[in-house]
Amino acid sequence: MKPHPIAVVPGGQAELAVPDPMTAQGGSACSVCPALPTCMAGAMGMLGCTAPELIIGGRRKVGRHQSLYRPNDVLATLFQVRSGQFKLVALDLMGEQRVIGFYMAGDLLGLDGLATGQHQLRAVALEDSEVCEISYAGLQAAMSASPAALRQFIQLLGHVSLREAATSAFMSNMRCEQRLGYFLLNMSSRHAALGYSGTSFMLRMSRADIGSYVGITPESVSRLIGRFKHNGWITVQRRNVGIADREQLQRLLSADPIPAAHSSVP
Amino acid sequence: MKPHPIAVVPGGQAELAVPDPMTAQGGSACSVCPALPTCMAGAMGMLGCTAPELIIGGRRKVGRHQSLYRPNDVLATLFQVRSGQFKLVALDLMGEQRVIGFYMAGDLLGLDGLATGQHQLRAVALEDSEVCEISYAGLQAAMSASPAALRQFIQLLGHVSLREAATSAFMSNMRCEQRLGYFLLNMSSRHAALGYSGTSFMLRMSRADIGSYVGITPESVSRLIGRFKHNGWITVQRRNVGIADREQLQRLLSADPIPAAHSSVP
DNA sequence: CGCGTTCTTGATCGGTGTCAACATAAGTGG
DNA sequence: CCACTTATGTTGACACCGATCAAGAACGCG
Repeated sequence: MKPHPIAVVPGGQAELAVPDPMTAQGGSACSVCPALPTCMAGAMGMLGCTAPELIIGGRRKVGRHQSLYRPNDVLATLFQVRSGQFKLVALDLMGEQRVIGFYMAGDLLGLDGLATGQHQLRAVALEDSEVCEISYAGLQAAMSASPAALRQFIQLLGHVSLREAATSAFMSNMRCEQRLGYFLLNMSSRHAALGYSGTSFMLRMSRADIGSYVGITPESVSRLIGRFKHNGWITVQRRNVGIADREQLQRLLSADPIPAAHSSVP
Repeated sequence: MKPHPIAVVPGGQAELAVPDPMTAQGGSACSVCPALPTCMAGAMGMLGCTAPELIIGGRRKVGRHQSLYRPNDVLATLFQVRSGQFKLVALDLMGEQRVIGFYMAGDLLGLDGLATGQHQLRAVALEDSEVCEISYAGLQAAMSASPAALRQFIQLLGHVSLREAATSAFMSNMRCEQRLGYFLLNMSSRHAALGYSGTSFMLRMSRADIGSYVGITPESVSRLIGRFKHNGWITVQRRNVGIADREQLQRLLSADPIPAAHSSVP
């Protein structure tokens, strides 16, 4: 996926070793967490929170197809994905379920509860997964105590907002081929960012979920995947995908879609 | 527009009288500001900021087609629209300009700078407009000093994020007819929320801007508007729109579009 | 092994983008 | 104030993408 001016990833950039509040609780240490490079809690702890154990709570396992949280659940903790994958589902105007995002290791979940203190969306595990709980009360305390922590979290929210705006603009204006290509490249780069292979990975979600996310029917997803495969751009076997010609996929995104807005640039 | 579980409006709900930091500066008082009911700065001031004048800065006039801020501008202040209207424009993957939102009196602008401290988008005035400047440094100080102010702002960001997610999901999955209907009803209710007529108002943006926003061509916008008019749902003369049959427009949004995601609800 | 779920593939049709021409308004300069 | 130019909006003809309905295939799970 080529660099995008407003496409960004959530989470901090803590690359250093972090204090390890989990070792005392019997769980495996944070230092071996695969999500460490993007762990917000770790970054927050480094930034002056005097009691990181107040922020980083326990772990929670979520089985496949189970909900991590549901609409109207009170927001007590945010969640950082430790392993596995989730989809975020919203009820649209007609009460239909629509997938609005996929989350993997290191991604932060639960921000939809910030507005009212109750979650507005549903987070569903696509496979057996595990999350770290981040006490929201503790986070608020940390933000009150440390301006650096406050800034860090505000910046994180800003990044999330920008990313949503970018995907929104993209999905509204691109044609199906481009949306699916964007999705595949996005999944690829996120896998790569976690240290896994960016050229060969497994899609944990169904074709229907993909279709709901990019705004097309499952049949079209299937057909487009078939076309990509036929063009030699990817290899596919069920949910296993291999990126065979990333350049062509990226070129696909650059084709002109719906005419852009008129530019008045004073 | 029928109530939406995750469609919300940004801004606080301060309905009470607010201290008036502007009177000392020669500008007209906040108490007569048409945007008062949704003024975040006022609400923040009420919530324990000891020095609201640190937050609420001066005013700024922006002429039609002029930019309030541009990408890479440093974020020094947020802006609350006092009069007039703005569009928010992003550069998408191909460097094309895409309209991602419209903002009118009471709406908050500049949040796209939170992520990096520099604005990522461009805010362009659709007509001669005026904004209130809200010092970001002052806002940060207020949040550090007052947990209530912190919570208020976090909630605001949460609301903005949810609204973006809602419109994103809607725009990706609905057909053109429904998107334009959504847009018109949205404009109508926002005008009404400001005390203006919700059944007769003027669109300040071009057809091209509308099309860019909802993801269709200007020709289709024109055609769809013509169809709505022919159906007796609206009256149109150039940019003047009247909502003639709101019920039919709302019904339009309830028609089933792209199939929803499969519901597994444990 | 049998059955439901998920995925693929095909035929058909409506919705929208595209290109073109034209109409009208807005802005500009004499 | 008018004539000119440009931006903006409307309308039409046509092609193509993608939804729809239907049937069949492949896998997962009991």
